[in-house]
Amino acid sequence: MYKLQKNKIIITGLSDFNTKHILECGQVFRFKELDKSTYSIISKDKKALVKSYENRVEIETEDVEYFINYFDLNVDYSKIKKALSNFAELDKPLKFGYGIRILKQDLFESIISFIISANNNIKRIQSIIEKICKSVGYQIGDYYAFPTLEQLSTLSEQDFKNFGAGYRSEYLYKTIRLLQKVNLEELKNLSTQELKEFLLTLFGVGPKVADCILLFGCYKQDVFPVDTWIAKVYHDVFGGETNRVKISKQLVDRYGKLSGYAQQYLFYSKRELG
DNA sequence: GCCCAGGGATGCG
DNA sequence: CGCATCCATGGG
Repeated sequence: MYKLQKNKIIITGLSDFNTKHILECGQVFRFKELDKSTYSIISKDKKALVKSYENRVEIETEDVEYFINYFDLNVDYSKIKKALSNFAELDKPLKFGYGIRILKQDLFESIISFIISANNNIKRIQSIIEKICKSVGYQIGDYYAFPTLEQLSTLSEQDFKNFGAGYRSEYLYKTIRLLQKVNLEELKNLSTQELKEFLLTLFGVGPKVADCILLFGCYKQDVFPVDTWIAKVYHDVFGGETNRVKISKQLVDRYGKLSGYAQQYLFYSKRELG
């Protein structure tokens, strides 16, 4: 539930919108907690301030339409959570991570960001991405836009190493060259499986990173990214299987179209609560 | 010093 | 196909 004012989205119904849970649940990296009640979030070349009050959240931005879509505000998450509550293993994760929403992020930004995320931790991922943005992204007021493909193409493998990307620097350099040959907007029309096959041809994109890109950058819900935390959850709840690709298939079979949502609740609560 | 982080590429059988 | 090994970097 939301209403609009000039340069402002006002959200009531806070059980379906919790800024901390949305931004800190591991799906996005370009956010900052400015104080207890204020976060900044940058997506592509756009920025928003998200302010929490007792009975509402206000999103202040120059591009209201963009952030209505970005925060998925036209989807009723109470229905999603009700459907998820049929699974006993989601009881605690749903209570803990209430107010999570899956952000509709930019595809190109998601590809680059999740290549960096591989075998890495969120603090370092944020630091590397910020350095890349600052180096070649457009400066807009007090922040830097996520670079365009053309801007990233000017960076060398050594540049990425200097930003701390380590061995992922080669993946980034090579994938950026591959992306110069395709039209990402056209690819969005492909089925989940076809899109995944394409993503797997990119350097530094394996099954898990591809699933993250599909979920966060292509709005595909029938995927289940399995990282170290989800592997731990699976071991606790189901046990047996250790092959992450097989675990992912089993969990997609279990949750179907709700897989992406279920995954995010399980990931967040496991990482925060252990 | 070790282990771990939103894993992937490579090589070997 | 499955599996082992290697890969930068910083924090605990």
